[in-house]
Amino acid sequence: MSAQVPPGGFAAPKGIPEYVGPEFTAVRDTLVREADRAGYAHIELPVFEDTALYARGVGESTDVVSKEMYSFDDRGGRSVTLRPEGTAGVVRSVIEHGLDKGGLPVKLRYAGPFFRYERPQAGRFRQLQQVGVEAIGVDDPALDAEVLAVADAGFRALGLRGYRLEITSLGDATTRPQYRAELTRFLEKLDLDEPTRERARINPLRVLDDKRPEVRAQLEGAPLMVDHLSDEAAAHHAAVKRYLDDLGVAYVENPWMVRGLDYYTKTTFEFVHDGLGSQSGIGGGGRYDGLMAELGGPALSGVGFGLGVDRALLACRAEEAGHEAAGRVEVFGVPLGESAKERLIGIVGALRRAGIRADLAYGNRGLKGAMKAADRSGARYALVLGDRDLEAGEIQLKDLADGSQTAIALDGAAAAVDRALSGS
RNA sequence: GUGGGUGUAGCUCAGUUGGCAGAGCACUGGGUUGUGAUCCCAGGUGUCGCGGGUUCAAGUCCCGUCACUCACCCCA
Repeated sequence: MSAQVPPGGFAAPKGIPEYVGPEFTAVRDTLVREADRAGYAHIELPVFEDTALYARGVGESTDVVSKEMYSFDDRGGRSVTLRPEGTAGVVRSVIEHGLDKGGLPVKLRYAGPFFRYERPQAGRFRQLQQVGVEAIGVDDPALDAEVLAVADAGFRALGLRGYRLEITSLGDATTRPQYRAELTRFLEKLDLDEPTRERARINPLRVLDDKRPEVRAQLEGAPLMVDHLSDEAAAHHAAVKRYLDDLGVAYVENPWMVRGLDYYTKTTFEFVHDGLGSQSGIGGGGRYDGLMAELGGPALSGVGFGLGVDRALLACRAEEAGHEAAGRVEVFGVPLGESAKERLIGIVGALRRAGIRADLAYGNRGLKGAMKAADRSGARYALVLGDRDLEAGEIQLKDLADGSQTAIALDGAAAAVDRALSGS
């Protein structure tokens, strides 16, 4: 087998966005920062896991597991899967390393790529980027509210305004089976197409958020989970809402909301943005009180979210929010001739050692071209050095914003530039 | 997995009933080896997504295929 360059050249695998420049990391790091502020510790996890972890944790019947996973056998014959979501891996790690043996709750946050084999679309990718948090081991509605507040703070820190937080409660194991049976009886009487009937058989809840008007009309009067909560789940839900008010986090209740992952219980939520087209969810999550036990650990509760970094970035673009392009560097060197180049290389090195972002016109370009490069770099100052300056023992410090230029001593030039940058 | 739309220069796109492949922007150099956003000049070897067909002649018409894209579905 001899590998060839394909016609048209190599391309990234289907459905994978690539980000060049500071925009992506700025969005991701802003979301992460709010989790850090609330005391969530970073956890770095494997990008692939035992396939069974997701089958058991996320649920065999979910679309994510049944048709969207990147699964393959490794060379040792083990079935592994590129992670489609973050919670199962975090919970596995907590159980495996006994992280729950210390102080509770265990508060962790993560960021990185996830993988789902789906047809790409606006805001939907096969490699998607998420920032997430998990709070495990304390069953307190105040933790649900904290998790929601962290996500909301992240979006607000990005400058986003055109989104809303929708919440509901999916109840708990004590009343969900009865509710499910009642909903199934309701759905059986409706006039639905075969794919939808199939969905109703697999997970009747999922039919509730069908977008088609003809289906929505029939759903009028459908039994809702929020009306069938156990006393405990109802009290929990009411408490979450009170704490959200205390935190100043705005929300709307959406009793038709459904989650596609099986582990959710009680509080579930979604952040919805209106400027993104069809894939409008920029974040989602909820409580998962049975998951620790389901994966072989102690019966501890948990709550968390996943935020879509790709979609948050699209939302920023849609709102034209924030991220004014800060310059790549602060200082740009313009050498005229070889001896000036050697001297400037040293000065740029000294600037970098002093923590100043600095670059240089490479390629022995003409003065005009080098100045153009300086302009494009976004630098505050250009340092112009030629034979004339070398003889005079000076270097020209040019303020690129107002065009003014002053000669400074060549010796100690880096320190002088440092002072110029910090002095204004 | 199912539909619709689109594939022409690095980017955004024109390209008429089939008749020499274009514009703007960007980029590089020069006008001005001592000054960047303006101005002027110069600079394009594009598998016209790919493969086949029709034709004297195909970017244009036909068939196939791939990619991208939007929507269904699903979810971050």
